[in-house]
Amino acid sequence: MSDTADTANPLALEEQVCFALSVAARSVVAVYRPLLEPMGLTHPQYLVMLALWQHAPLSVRRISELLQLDPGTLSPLLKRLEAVGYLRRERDPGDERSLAVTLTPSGQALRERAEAIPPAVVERLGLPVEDLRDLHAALTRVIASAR
Amino acid sequence: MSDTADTANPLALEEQVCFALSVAARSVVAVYRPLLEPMGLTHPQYLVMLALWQHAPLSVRRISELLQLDPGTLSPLLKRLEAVGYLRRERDPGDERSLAVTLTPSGQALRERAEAIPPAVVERLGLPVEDLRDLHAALTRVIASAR
DNA sequence: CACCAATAGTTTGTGCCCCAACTATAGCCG
DNA sequence: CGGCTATAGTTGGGGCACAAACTATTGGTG
Repeated sequence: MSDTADTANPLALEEQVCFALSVAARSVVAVYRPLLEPMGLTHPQYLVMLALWQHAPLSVRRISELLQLDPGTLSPLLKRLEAVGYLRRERDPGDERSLAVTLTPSGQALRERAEAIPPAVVERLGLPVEDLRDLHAALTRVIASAR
Repeated sequence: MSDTADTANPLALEEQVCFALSVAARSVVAVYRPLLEPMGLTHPQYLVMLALWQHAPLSVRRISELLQLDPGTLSPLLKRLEAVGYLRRERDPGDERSLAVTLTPSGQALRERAEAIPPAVVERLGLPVEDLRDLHAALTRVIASAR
């Protein structure tokens, strides 16, 4: 069985958009990793913090919609963020089924340090900002098409 | 604490390329899921099979380079693919440290069914093929920049 | 009021992902 | 030859992702 690489091969690894998407996502998250690590955050946790800095208080349901993540994924993740003291999880008095996730002062304060992250990532990637904007628009179209 | 959404907010969720990248990757993998499930494959397993259909035999090291995945991730994944009978893992006689991963007849045969996958995904996404090609090119640039 | 369906979170199981520590083989070099 | 270092793969730990089963509250509707 010799190497069957072929420019017209529809199963060629190099041509798979989904492969490129997966690798790109993991690669870019890897760029964030050393920047987030000193703040004690993983990338998914950072996304939750972004959502909270923008919209707190939020229910698990609402975070799940904003980040398009399963509540079953968020539940333990939020507990870890509570354990390190960045947020609080309390039942909503108006609806005891729902959780009101709010920021602690410590979580609130973290926002200032986080402001250094996006420019550091852009700088580290070294890509023209307008390329990134185009990419963002293309990804948004893909996300809309995939649902 | 009111909603602080702001079009000039550099920490706004909507503006994060990395967020879009993560969501897009998960969304597109979700499109593959029902197509791969009847073949008994997850998306990462499918990528390994693509690599093997194209280049078998391969060492773990080589698969790791092709897919940009950690050997520690691949090791159990390959064992699962061996368990379902799609591949074999044997030590390379020429270098006993190395593993020669080869396809079984069953794994080889799976390729034909897999040929239906890419067109089905493209059809399901409903995006112009040239948009996908542009996206692929943009992602390739991002991957190169991130390393 | 009592039941019943819907909704919000949690838990469990399987698999992926990275990292760090470990084992084993290989290759080099005195 | 004997030991050193490099390389290939495995293992274990922490965390993410999704699906399915489960608990608890809520809001009808008879």
